[in-house]
Amino acid sequence: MSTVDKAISLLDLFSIHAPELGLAEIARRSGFDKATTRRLLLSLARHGFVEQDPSTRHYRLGAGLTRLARIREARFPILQTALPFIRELSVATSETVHLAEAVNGSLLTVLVEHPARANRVNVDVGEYLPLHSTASGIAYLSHAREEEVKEALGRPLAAYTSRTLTEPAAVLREIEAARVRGYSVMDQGYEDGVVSVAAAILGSGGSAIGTLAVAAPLVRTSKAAAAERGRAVAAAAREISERLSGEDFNVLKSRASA
Amino acid sequence: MSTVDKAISLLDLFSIHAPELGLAEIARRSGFDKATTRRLLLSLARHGFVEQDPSTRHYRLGAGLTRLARIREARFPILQTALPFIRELSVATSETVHLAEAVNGSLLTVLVEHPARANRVNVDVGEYLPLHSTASGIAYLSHAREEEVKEALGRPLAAYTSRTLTEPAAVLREIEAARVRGYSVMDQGYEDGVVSVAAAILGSGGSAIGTLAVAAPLVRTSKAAAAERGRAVAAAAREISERLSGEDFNVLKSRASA
DNA sequence: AAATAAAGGTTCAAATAATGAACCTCCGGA
DNA sequence: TCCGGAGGTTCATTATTTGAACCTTTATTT
Repeated sequence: MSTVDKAISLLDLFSIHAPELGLAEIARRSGFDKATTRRLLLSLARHGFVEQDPSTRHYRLGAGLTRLARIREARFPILQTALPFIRELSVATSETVHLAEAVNGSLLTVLVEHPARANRVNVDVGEYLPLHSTASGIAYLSHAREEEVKEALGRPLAAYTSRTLTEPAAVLREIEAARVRGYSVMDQGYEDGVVSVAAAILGSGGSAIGTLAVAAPLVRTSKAAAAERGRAVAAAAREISERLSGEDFNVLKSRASA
Repeated sequence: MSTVDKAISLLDLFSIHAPELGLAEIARRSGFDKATTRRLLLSLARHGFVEQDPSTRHYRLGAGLTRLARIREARFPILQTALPFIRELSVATSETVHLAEAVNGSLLTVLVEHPARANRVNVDVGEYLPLHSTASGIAYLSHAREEEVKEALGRPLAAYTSRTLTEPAAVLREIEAARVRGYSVMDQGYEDGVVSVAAAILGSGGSAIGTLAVAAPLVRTSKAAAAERGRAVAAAAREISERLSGEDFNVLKSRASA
């Protein structure tokens, strides 16, 4: 593990639920020596990736990240493009809508819109989504390069619930079904009592660069409701893909095989 | 310079104007060896801080940054809080409005709203603002800790235009005037033909954590127009400060001296 | 179609930077 | 006042980083 990896892995300790951490805690969680941890934090702080609260001396993520994220957004405006659609979907379905981006063959939740109701599915920004057991993952794989699919299904597939598909062949059938249908459906594959639908957002190369998903409690999800959400999410994903690339969705899809 | 610093400094090579760079170019600009540069980029890519375009092989900033930036935003919602005010100010003034955050005693532009007119001031997201020669910088220093002011004015002050104040005493007078007035005014101190007004956003500790500014061409900036923008920007900054900390602005201000 | 140039990528002995046990100080309970 | 735990620092030991030289691919020129 390189020093750089160690430094960045410290950033991964921060989350929505643990936004501020002390030196001792960071050292404990990372497993690095206190001196090492501090030196890494100082490097990160020098670039605004973390900042230290002057009174508590705890560390938190810094504004330098915001700066870089916005530079990325300026060229790759996934968030801005998707935001109105996410809002609209959330209002139309009254369910949780979330956007994930592909990073290194993983899916990363970058934006979540929760409906204003008590019984809803909660998804956290910053969460990684397993590819084989979430609607988002299946939608992603249905438009990923062949070798990415192989790699994702090549390793042991964790069973999150009793319904999680852990057989590569079964997952492949879901992927194929999603490709034909235009959206994926995951019935309690990641969490009991949660049914999600998702569709892939395609980049100019024709393969998936992210996914859009609607997650709802089982009790509100009839077959018909799932199908309706599926169509809505697919339509939104198509529109987002076209706005991002400036090209027709069918042209994008055809490019993947080339 | 630690390895971590080197890796992060690579990220700083990317900007709005150079969002994608090849390996050779990154090596050239950073001054690191090609092999070193590549190893660092691989580490960054492993965490989604950069990604490589499969076709051009060029590197660009990655979605992992977005993830961390959003985790920060969840705890420190400066952007979300400020966004509506920035929009409103931009519409009301028909001029460029920008938000900067304090990072390591520097000011970093994190959000810009440009008006829809031909002759306007352009500010780039990701730009660092000098403290002694911009309205934002003066506004920031007018609510910074004494030692920060000393450090900012202790080094040689660059003259960006013939009107830039390069005498610490003169800058201090501006800082004092801004503190009394509630906003700062910078008449062509950073760029000829540009007049800006700015106000500080205060954190719960009572000192400035960022600034809000309106930048306009000289030709549209009468004394009266500047004063009006100044009052507007000060009112917005006050409101943003109160929403962020949940405390009264005067209470916040008084806390600084404590 | 051969030649050239420039980019991306890889290797391994030499050089340099990272490591962590031990130490210090400060703070809030008991 | 003593204690435990926090943040922070030091420096000989240790492990990682470095870069010149090399290969491969791709685009451009002759």
